Amino acid sequence: MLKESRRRQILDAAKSVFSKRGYHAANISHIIEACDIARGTFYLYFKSKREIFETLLVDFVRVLQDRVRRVDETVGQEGIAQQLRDNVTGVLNAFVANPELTQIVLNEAVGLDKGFDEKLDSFYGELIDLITQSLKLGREVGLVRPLDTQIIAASVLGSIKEVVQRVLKNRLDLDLDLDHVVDEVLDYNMRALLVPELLAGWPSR
Amino acid sequence: MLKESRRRQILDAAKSVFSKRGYHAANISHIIEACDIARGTFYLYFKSKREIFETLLVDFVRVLQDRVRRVDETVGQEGIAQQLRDNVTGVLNAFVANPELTQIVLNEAVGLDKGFDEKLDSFYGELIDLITQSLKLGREVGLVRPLDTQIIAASVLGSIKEVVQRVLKNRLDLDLDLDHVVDEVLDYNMRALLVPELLAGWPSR
Amino acid sequence: MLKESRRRQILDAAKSVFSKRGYHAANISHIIEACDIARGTFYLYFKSKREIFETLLVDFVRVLQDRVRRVDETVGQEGIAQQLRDNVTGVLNAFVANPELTQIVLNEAVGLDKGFDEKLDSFYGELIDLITQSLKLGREVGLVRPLDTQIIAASVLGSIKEVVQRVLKNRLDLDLDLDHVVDEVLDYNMRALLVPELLAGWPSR
Amino acid sequence: MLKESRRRQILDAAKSVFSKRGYHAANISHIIEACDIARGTFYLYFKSKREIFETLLVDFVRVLQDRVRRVDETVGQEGIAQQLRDNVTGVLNAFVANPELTQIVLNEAVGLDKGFDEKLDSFYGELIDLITQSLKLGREVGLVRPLDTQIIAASVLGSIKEVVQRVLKNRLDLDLDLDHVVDEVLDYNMRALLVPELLAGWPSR
DNA sequence: TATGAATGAGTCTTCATTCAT
DNA sequence: CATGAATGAAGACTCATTCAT
Repeated sequence: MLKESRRRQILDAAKSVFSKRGYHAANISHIIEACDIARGTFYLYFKSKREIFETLLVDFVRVLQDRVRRVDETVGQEGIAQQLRDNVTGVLNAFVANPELTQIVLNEAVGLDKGFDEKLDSFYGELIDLITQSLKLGREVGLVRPLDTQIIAASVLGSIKEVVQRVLKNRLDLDLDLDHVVDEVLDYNMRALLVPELLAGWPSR
Repeated sequence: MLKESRRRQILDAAKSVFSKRGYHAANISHIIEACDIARGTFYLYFKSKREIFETLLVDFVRVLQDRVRRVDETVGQEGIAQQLRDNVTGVLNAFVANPELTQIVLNEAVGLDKGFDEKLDSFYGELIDLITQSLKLGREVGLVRPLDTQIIAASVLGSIKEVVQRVLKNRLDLDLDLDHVVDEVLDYNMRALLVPELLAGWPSR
Repeated sequence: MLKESRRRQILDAAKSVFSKRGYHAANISHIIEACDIARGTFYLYFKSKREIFETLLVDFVRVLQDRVRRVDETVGQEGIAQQLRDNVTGVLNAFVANPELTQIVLNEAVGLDKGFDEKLDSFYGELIDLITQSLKLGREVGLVRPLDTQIIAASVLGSIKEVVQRVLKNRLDLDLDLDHVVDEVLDYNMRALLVPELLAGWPSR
Repeated sequence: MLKESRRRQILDAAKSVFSKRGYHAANISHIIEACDIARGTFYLYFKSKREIFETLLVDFVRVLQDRVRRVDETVGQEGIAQQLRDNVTGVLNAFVANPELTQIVLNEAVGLDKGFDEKLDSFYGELIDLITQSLKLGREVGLVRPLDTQIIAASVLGSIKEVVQRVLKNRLDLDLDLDHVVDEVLDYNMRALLVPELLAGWPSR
């Protein structure tokens, strides 16, 4: 459908503008110039600057959530470890595949309407909850060492977010060898989380 | 000096306003109401909204940098471990001691002038460099296991930042038992970073 | 003719929309939604929002003017009285029969293009002239008491307009017993206008 | 106070602009040009276009209400007649003394927010109530003939409004001999309202 | 130094109208 | 004839900054 492709065109332009300039510094003017449409046309597809921003994020958050699966505890240690690994890899890949949106999600926080900030907040809240649950599960099946699951869930999330952010900012002198990054971050977290007995057999890198 | 105290008064008001509302939603009006001065008076002490914001951050960054000391490698393993520990503890304490500024530093990123964003960027860049150096040093003296110092430096920073952020947002169900938080995060990082031999004797928590 | 019926359809929708929301608050969108046609189709039949509004009013004004007949002075006092009566009744009935257009005609005045306001103005001007002429005639044949025909013509018109307006707004607690309303208003005006001798035999209500 | 006089200045300009062009056609630009101030200055004194319009009207309505006094029935027929007369004269004078605001009050009706229209509505509602009460009182003390007070109250109001409107529009060929106008309209209404016995002695004009 | 009234560039949003299909 | 996506001029409102007192 034509209307849908026009909508996409605007969304793409907006995505680029928002991540380049941030929500506040981004103007409708920037967006419509970026996709070469008239001012009115924009409002044919989105009813406000805020709405298109939210659309962008909600879509992205959905992508992220699809990448994170609740761990199935019935499949043995190896399986669980693999699932944890997959979750982290999944999120990281989604981030790297959407550098522009990631830029937005990771950076923006305060300043939009309260309602909006809360939305982002609750997204991260859910992410942390998921990690917390995974850690608890890991503990129960004897994979994860004793730790404060809530606090460490935040650490795990943060250790990934920050790396992603630096990769995207090209502040990391790596030729975007993503596998290497994933390996390093996973290794870092596995060592931090697993019980010593398991780590014994863990390959030193 | 009277002038200096007036300046402080404005800075304090601005600090509170900025962290409560974020840079963009904060108006000069909010600031001058908060410290009960006239509009014109504000511009007697700061030449723009941006300038006072920057002043605030530069000051805070200085505080943070004072808390992070380059590790002295000549003092033996124990000493080095303690220094790493002190560095992490120091940053974390500084964050928690300045919740308002931390809120700003951690949240805001894109959207101000390019120049400003770069300033924040370079602050974090330096922080990462410092951590990277510490890790390298740790490796040389046999404290730290083999790892990609650049990537892991980001992870270390992130694992701390995120926890701080959640503590400040009261999203963490702890009665602000800061020591516990510090212990957990340090433990997490020590296990992630140190060579296995050292970890052997590491007390399980 | 098909074209004509489509035109009517649009006019009807517009009439309803305009009277419900007033000229300014009414959008082309409202009108085309009301008659379920495409945007462009509207402009096939009317060249602007203003034009359709004017068409509506001109049509209505014609209806009103048809109800008001110049009084035939040759038919004796009784006949003349009856004609006056008929005129007033006629206008009032036309108003009540077209509540939507009446709402517009009575309420809107300033704000459209100058040209339009003048058109409405001149309509009322003609109405007043007609009443003025009727009053003069009434005076000549001894039916109407001495009075300033111009001023009183306005009063007569106003005394009717206001009642109509309140009837339409349902601000009048009558079950739309229109005959009663007509009687009251006519009685009011007859007493105000006729020579005392005639009023002597006028039935007290 | 300076601020107060600036406020007045803006109110005056707005009054003129609104009555010349109507609420919708009037722009903030028109108003600020009319009193030669900057755009922002306007918003220093009024928080929206609607607010200043409302201020204008509320003030005027207050003036009008001050001119209309509830009739004191204890003072005898002559006194009551005089009071009715005073009320009508009062309102009419207020109208003529404020031609610009009157233009607005009499013409505008539909199109602003619902809330606003209701405000105007209720003002006229109160006016009608007042007249209705006066008529009832007149009936009780034997001054006013039998009539439907609600309907006729509207007629009385309308007979005045319309005349005022035409006077203000200079559509009435009188050299603004206001006394004459008042006399005519009062005469018209007295004849329409009073009991025949009282009218007997009423001077023919 | 302090004041606060004034400024005006900048931004979002609406909607009557056009035109390619 | 009909469609409906596209247009862009216009208008309300904000807020950092200035400046006369």
